[in-house]
Amino acid sequence: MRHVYFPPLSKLMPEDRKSPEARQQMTEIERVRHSCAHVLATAILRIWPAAQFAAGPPVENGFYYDLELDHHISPPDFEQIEAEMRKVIKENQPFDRIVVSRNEAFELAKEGRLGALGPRAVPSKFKLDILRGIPEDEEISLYRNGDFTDLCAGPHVLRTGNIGAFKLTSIASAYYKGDSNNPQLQRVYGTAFKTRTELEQYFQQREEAKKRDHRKLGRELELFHIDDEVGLGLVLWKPKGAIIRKELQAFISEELRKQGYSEVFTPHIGKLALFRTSGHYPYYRESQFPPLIEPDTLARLAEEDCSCAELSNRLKGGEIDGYLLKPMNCPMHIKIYSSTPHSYRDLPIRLAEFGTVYRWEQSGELGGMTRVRGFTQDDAHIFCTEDQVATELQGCLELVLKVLGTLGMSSYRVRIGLRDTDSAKYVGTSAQWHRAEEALRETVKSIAIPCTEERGEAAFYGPKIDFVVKDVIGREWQLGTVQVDYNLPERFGLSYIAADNSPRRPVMIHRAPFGSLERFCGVLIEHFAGNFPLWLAPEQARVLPISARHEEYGRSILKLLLDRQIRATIDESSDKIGAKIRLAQLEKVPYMLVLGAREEQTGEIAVRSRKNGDEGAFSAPEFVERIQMEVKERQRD
RNA sequence: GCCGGCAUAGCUCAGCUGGUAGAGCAGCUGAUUUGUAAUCAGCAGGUCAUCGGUUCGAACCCGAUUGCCGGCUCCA
Repeated sequence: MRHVYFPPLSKLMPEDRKSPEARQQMTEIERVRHSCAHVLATAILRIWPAAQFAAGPPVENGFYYDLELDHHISPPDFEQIEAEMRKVIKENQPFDRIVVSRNEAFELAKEGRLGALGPRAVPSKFKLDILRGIPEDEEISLYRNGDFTDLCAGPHVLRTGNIGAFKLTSIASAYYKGDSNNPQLQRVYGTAFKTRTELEQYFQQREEAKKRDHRKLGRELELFHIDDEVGLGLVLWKPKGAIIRKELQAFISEELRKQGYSEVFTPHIGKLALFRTSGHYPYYRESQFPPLIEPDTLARLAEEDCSCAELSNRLKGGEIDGYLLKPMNCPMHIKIYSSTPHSYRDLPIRLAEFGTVYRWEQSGELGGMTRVRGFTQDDAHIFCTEDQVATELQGCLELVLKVLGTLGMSSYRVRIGLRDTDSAKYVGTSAQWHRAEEALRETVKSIAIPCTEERGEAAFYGPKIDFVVKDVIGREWQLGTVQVDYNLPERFGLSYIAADNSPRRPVMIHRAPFGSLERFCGVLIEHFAGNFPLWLAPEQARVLPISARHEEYGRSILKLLLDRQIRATIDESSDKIGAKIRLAQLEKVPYMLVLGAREEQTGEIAVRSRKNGDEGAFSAPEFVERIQMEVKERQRD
């Protein structure tokens, strides 16, 4: 069963935003958490009366409250705050809803009484600002518990005593209203449940989740390494990780052949001019590695005493040229397309490449394999006629679904990323965007995938359909993506000859079922908790001789497996069998082959699986056939 | 990039209010030859992230830098 979850409210289209009526439908647990945020504010004000509060909503798994305060709240403060919160809960204060006029609300805010225990010398500045943003026709309500009054649409539980169990979890910073031009506030995170048992369960689950963090498993299972000296966000795939990556690539390549793609290879760098044409440079210059300048040009500039700012300007203005580490593969594929004339009979042309691209991501955002500066996309670009767009889009979506299905990844959501019409960072005309958006909507409708439309999530050249999954900490990552593009064909002047012998503009589709191999692999490690299905497992079987006397027989079995292309090793340490099994189990090897006197005599193999333990004796051919089948069908366990 | 926290052996962590480092696992050596999640013993391993400061004396206090973690912003 597919499990659909919902996107953050902030990204949804305006028509999906919660109306005051919809807010009343907040679930019980959300009310508990929202109420707990008010209790948090009450407690903080009792300790630091000057705190200025902004917003304090319930979120998935908990709640937070943003506040401004000279004192930097840190985890050691939690104990004191929690003790005060417990008092507020014990006081069992009723939550009273008070409807006020706009004027009354403004007066209270000016007296510093909103998000406060009483009048203060300083106005409640954030509340004042929030008030200004409330539509004229909307009712303004306050909620009061004890001395604490807050501007709040509600709803709440009846009394503070209804909050069963809570805990503050972390402190972070956040820009007011999520805008980096606004002041940074302190955000105190917490969680609350109806009962203590549920709270404890939640923390237990979180502990479990941490164990499958791909950064931890990646190190323990020796899959990848990120080295300071190599550079931030640059992944080194170790031998075992490389096997997984190669198997994934082989899987995709197989599907691509079935769907009529052609594989190509293109270089990692290209002239700046190419990316000027595509629009990547200079519009996305701040998210790319700086251009590489030819040695002669550099020498000349040095003689001229050219400053960095000047250099940047001249690069931008096109006065001097250079090379760019490619941030995307599309311009290269476009050049392959345009290198020969095309007839409508040739289309669609589907060019695929595992292309490595480089992007200058902000340092604070880098981490593990999910956010990196160099990554390999399972990229492809389809050049087709307007009439073929729908069919091609459908093929792309089917490919993504096939990939996710094979790996058993069922917990994802689908979003249509639209441009933010207020932003200037997109290329192309409104008409082009409109056509592309309609094409995507139609396709999604035709295969009946539930999805949400979100503003500001488009690529700069066109809207897209993204498959978004969550990692173990609950963060969302975009994996597979399918994008329609009327813009780049225009910018590069692409054409094909139509049936009536007139030149026509092809449409481009960009798509990547994995997104990037790095990110996908990171998510996959967590999805399987390191227990990769046989076809992906770096080590598929390990031969475990019971004693040195059986090593020779063990080696003969090992040779048999290796000859059959099964990734196997033998454990010839002097450990007892229990220890060898434990080690193999911890290293998550799918099959352990225990070989002793009995097996040597009968010529059999005692099979122990990672999942089910001892499975009894098999003949060697029987076992080989079984696991070859398991690999071939890409079975999951 | 911004805010906050953290940084001790390959890994997981001890190290009281300042007196210049310790364990388990992994590694190496030897003994052991073992029947489904840990055989025993010995050895080795650290400029306590880096640099600077305070101090008679710094893993511990202060500052800067780097990296990691959690958020925010950004994300073609």
